[in-house]
Amino acid sequence: MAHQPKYQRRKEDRPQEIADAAFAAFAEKGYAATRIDDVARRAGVSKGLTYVYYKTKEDLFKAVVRNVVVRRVDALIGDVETTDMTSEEFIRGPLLDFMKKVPGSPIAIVIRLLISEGSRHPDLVEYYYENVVARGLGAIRQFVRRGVERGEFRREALDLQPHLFLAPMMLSMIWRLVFTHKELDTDDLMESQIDMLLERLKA
Amino acid sequence: MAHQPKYQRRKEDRPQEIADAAFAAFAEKGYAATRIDDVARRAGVSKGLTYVYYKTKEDLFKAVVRNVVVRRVDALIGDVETTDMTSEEFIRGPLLDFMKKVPGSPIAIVIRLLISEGSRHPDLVEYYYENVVARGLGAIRQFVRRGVERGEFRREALDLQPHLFLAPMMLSMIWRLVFTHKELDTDDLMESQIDMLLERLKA
DNA sequence: TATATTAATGACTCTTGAGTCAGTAATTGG
DNA sequence: CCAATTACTGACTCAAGAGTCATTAATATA
Repeated sequence: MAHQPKYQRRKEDRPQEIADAAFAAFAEKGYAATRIDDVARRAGVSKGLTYVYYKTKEDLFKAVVRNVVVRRVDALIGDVETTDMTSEEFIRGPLLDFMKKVPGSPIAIVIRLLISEGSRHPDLVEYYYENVVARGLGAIRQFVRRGVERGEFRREALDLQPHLFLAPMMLSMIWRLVFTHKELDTDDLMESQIDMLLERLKA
Repeated sequence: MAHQPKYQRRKEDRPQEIADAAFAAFAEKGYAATRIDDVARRAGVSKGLTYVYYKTKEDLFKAVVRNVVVRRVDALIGDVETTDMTSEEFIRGPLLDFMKKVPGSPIAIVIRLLISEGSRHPDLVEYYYENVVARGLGAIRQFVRRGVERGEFRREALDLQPHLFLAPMMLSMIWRLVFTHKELDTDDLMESQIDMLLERLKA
């Protein structure tokens, strides 16, 4: 009878697998309530192994956040720069779609982690700000500017804070995180906001 | 030489004092990272005494949330019902003021706690929803309806989701909680939103 | 002032979970 | 096929913190 090995060595894949497991665990329980043992079990490895790849629990946490973020943001922002739609088309199309997706996506989870644990990880907050928030807001601002140059938007559009685009998305995210089962037509919220903003912006 | 007593018995005040101390601790560190010993020291009592008045750490947490919330919401909503201002005056006055204050107030702290720990305390979330969120949204809706009846607002105003009033407040709150030191003119955000909404609502 | 009552203390237990490391077994290379 | 290497395991240590309770001392009462 052939010998059934207890485990396979998979040096390359382990870190990613552990990070994925950790993300799932953090998402469910938050940072403090997550046990390394738990993460290990989810990843199908021993507790000891997680410590081979991540020196401390905090290291693991940081890796998770960087990971989830990096894998998504680039694609999203790339769109803005390459489109040839009119500004209104783009805003009502891809931008609105993106906003609708965020509250149900892993980004929401990461944001919850930042809200709860951020003050104890300032470098992580900084990283997130630079790589997500600043770039995201920059892209919107850039896009509005383009609209003005093309004559689609009024000059005053430049004064508008890009945060206003994101406000209902933010509220929807928090709503879903906290009041999981309470109904709220979050899509409608975002559509109304876009309507109002375009009315303001258009020439 | 007169005897200096070690402590005074203050049965009446202790629970409130302990709850206040706990609020301060939770606000700084979050639920999980707060030590009961810490709470006790802040309140100037022994660890054992906190267990006399609150059976578990979770009990204490719930008391804190209820406490902070209850003491504030009633006053805020009372205003809406008794004012004789025109709708626009009220919205640009007391309502806007309120919105500007929230992100820097203890309410923000409570909301952070709900975001991080809420999923493990469903009854608390429920309580908060009923006593704060539902009542708050109800008050806004009620107010808009009054505006329509008085002919200040268009009929379509009734379709508007009251959440839109609160969205920039929400974003400002989160912003301040996470990016403590990054500049953002949150007052301007809320003013712009109110401008846009009034433009929509007005007859 | 003496006694009863109980508010308050703080040293204790007991559990949990982060981090370690000596040993084991899968793989690699000769 | 037999070392040599090293990815991986899991039992261990150690610290921290939630919750307990026997004891102490402030107050009330007679």
